[in-house]
Amino acid sequence: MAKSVKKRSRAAVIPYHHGDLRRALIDAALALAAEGGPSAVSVREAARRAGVSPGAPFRHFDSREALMTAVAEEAQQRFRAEIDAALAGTAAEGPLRQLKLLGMAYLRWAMRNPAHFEIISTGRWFDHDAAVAVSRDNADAIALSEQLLAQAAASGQLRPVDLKATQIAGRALVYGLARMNIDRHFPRWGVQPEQVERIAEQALDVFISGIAK
Amino acid sequence: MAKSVKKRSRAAVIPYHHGDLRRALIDAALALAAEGGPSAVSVREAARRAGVSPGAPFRHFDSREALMTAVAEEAQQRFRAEIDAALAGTAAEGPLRQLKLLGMAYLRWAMRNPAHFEIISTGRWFDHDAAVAVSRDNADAIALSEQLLAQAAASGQLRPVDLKATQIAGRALVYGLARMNIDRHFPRWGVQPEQVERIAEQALDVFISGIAK
DNA sequence: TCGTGAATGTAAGCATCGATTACATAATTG
DNA sequence: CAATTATGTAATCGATGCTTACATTCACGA
Repeated sequence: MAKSVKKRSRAAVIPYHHGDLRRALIDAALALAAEGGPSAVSVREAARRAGVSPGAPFRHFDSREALMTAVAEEAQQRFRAEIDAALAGTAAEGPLRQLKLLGMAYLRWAMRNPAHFEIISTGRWFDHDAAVAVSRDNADAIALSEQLLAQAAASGQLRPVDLKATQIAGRALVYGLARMNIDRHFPRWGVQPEQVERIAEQALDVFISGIAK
Repeated sequence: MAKSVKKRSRAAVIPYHHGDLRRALIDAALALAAEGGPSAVSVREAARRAGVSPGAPFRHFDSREALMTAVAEEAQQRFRAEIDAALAGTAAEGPLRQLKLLGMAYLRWAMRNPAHFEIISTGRWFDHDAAVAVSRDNADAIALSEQLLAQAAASGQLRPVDLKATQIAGRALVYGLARMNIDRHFPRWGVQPEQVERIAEQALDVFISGIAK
């Protein structure tokens, strides 16, 4: 019983079975994406990093896209956790302040995890229909922003604006900033990396003060 | 003299030399991108469409990236032409109106040529340093928006805003809308294709009226 | 006019990648 | 302990980017 365990734990004996190859492949893919962008993720390289043959991953993922789908779900979970944490217990601060906190948490994560954000936000890298959690979390975030905007309007904190158009504009602003970061618009435009988050915050302030009464 | 010409024009005689393979490859690549996105562009398929061997393109482009760079320059030229046309002779309409016209022309082209817009806007698909025209046109557009914003401020049409932050917010808004279209956020969110441009215009209006006095 | 060098194409082949198939080994379970 | 299932390897396929060696055509000057 303990014998077989001892045998494998002995020095550099590589067990035929990996243990948790699925998890290792997702982690390797996340690392590859972080290093060279989503396109740098290859099944073979992930297998290489997990110390396994090129065909092994296909026992756990039917295709490269299936691996990316799992990666997207993992990334989306981390993304959502950060946003939830930022908004926890802030209800008393008012909807406009919460809207800004939501935007800042969103941007903060997107700026610091550009490749992972790109994977979940584009849908080009994974099967959107298969990754139900991604869609759900996204819908939740959108619904939350709608709610906060409606609250702000109901409590008379907004100038007379079209709520729907305003919500889309806000989403587009935040998404645009995240995308500009991914697409290297900021360095090309002379913005230092450490300034990016601050500049994004200022842009968000411009928008919010533009709709606030 | 005319003999050789006649010989080749006769029926289905394929000349050894293409005539303008470079041009044909760029056109094929543009078509491939439009059909399946930038990642659908392959050197071999472009060669296939031009009726030429897989190695031939490398006489004109050192790499796939070099082909994409030429594609980007072509696309950027079309993009800029559309914007210039939209702004021609509109100086009398005032800076804020021109700002909106600029944004709408930008969005219009981006929405109708998503793949080509993605190529020029991301820099992941081509060598940004080699495509000087792309950088220059982009810088011009940015400079123009700065100018218009400064004019609006100087003539007292703006609320008291941070001009730099406002300009970045405006860019991010427009870029975000274009990107949401590319990344299929709109259909996923139940927005009909024919409504996209109208919704984008409304979002732009929200922003501009938010900064206007 | 011609012939020679440059330009431009073909053919064949390399490495990498995603993916499949047949087979081998370990883990689990009755 | 035996048999079934899960999970790995090995070998292979077709597509791709890219290179090299060779073939053909074009353009220009003697």
